[in-house]
Amino acid sequence: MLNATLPTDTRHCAVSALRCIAAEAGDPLAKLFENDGATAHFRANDEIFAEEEAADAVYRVTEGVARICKFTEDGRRQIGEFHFSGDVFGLEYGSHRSVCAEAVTDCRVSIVGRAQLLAKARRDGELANALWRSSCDALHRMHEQLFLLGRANAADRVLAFFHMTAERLNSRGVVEIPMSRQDIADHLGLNIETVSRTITQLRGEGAIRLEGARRVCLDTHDRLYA
Amino acid sequence: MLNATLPTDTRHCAVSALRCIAAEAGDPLAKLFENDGATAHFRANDEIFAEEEAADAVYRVTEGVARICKFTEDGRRQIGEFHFSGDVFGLEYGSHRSVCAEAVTDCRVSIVGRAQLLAKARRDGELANALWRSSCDALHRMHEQLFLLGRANAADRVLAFFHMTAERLNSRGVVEIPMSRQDIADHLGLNIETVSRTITQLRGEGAIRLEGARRVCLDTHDRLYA
DNA sequence: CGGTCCTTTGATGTTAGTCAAACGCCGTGG
DNA sequence: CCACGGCGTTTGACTAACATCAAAGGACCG
Repeated sequence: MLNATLPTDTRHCAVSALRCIAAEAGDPLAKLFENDGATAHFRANDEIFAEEEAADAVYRVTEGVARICKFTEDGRRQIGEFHFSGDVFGLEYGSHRSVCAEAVTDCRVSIVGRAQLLAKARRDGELANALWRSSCDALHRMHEQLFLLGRANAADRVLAFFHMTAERLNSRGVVEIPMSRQDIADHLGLNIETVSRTITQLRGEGAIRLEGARRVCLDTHDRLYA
Repeated sequence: MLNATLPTDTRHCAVSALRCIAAEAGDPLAKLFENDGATAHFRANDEIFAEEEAADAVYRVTEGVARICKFTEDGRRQIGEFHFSGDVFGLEYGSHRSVCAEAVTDCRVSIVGRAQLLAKARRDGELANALWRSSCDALHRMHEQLFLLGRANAADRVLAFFHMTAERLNSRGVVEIPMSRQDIADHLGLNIETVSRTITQLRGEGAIRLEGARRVCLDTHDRLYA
């Protein structure tokens, strides 16, 4: 669904709509992006920004999914996080990118200048607060992620990933997973074969059901996943 | 050294002194803690705050080292990050703690109320900015950490850990590691035996030298570690 | 000197990684 | 319509890395 060509009008999917309501209710970050942001489109797997390049812009996902990653010279990849509709990403304290960003699905993002954002934040306490909140949320998710990578086995990682994705997409029950097995593997610190095998195993245990490779039915309140 | 009983006067070690200079130069967070903060002491391994409890205070390490961790009910622990002199920690967006904090060494912390800090940040753009910077730094380190846990083998993790610790303690060359093997293991997603064995192996390869279990000499510019 | 705690080492087990190939879905073109 | 090729996913056989279980050093303190 998100992989399909984007609609040409400005309607949003259910999740985006929820975020927009929040924005109308006064989220200054959302407002800033909607008023001053330039819109850009990226096709699936396009690079949004690269590691080491100047970090002079900040992004907000309008539609689709983006990933933040780091590479080694031998091609290994770690996906630090995925960003969904309404998420702000690409704001760094340093002047150059320490990570790169890519489109997971076709997606649409809103872009504002970093200097502009920071200058506004310095004058506007509410905006700075929202900025800080966004980092805080990310930090919170990172702690969960660290826990997964450090202490959980493959089954727990995959199951937790499905549940977290369901939550972030506001779709409890049945989730349309927007990312490939390779993306999941690189996010969970596993390899693609292990992810696939683990999904098969979870299916055998009845923890999940599949409707095609990308559509997962979750057995809610099943087992701990954090 | 940091494990020894704390001096009773107000002198700081070299690292703290550097941080203090930064503070005098105008770090509003440091100033706030120095002016309005209440001082508290914790003995090594004391709990500073627990998971789930109300997150109504924010902390800044004055001396010593603290760790942020999460537990499973079966006792497994993941240390998300260590905090050194000058680091602010314990600021959460939600009202309750999603992690717990403990003292690694005997340490001294400065404490301010969360509500007070946030109220000030809302009025003071510079303070909000500093707050955001602190989260940003943490986020940056978390990305490195995620990469380590997801994609690096035991040797790379341990070596990277030593180098990062050296950097954060401002001691290139010889580092006094303040934490136990168990702490290192729980931070790197390894077990204690693997950490010990890996250190032995690195010593054999000449990547590090040991002067006692806690003092490590690093072969600077040796191998990639991030 | 004996105890405790932390660290190291050894032997063995388990999990996930690697290498290789087959499957399934889909779009293209004969 | 069906054969072909490409791509993402799954499965299989085997290997490597780390975990687990167990015990022996080694430093520190009473």
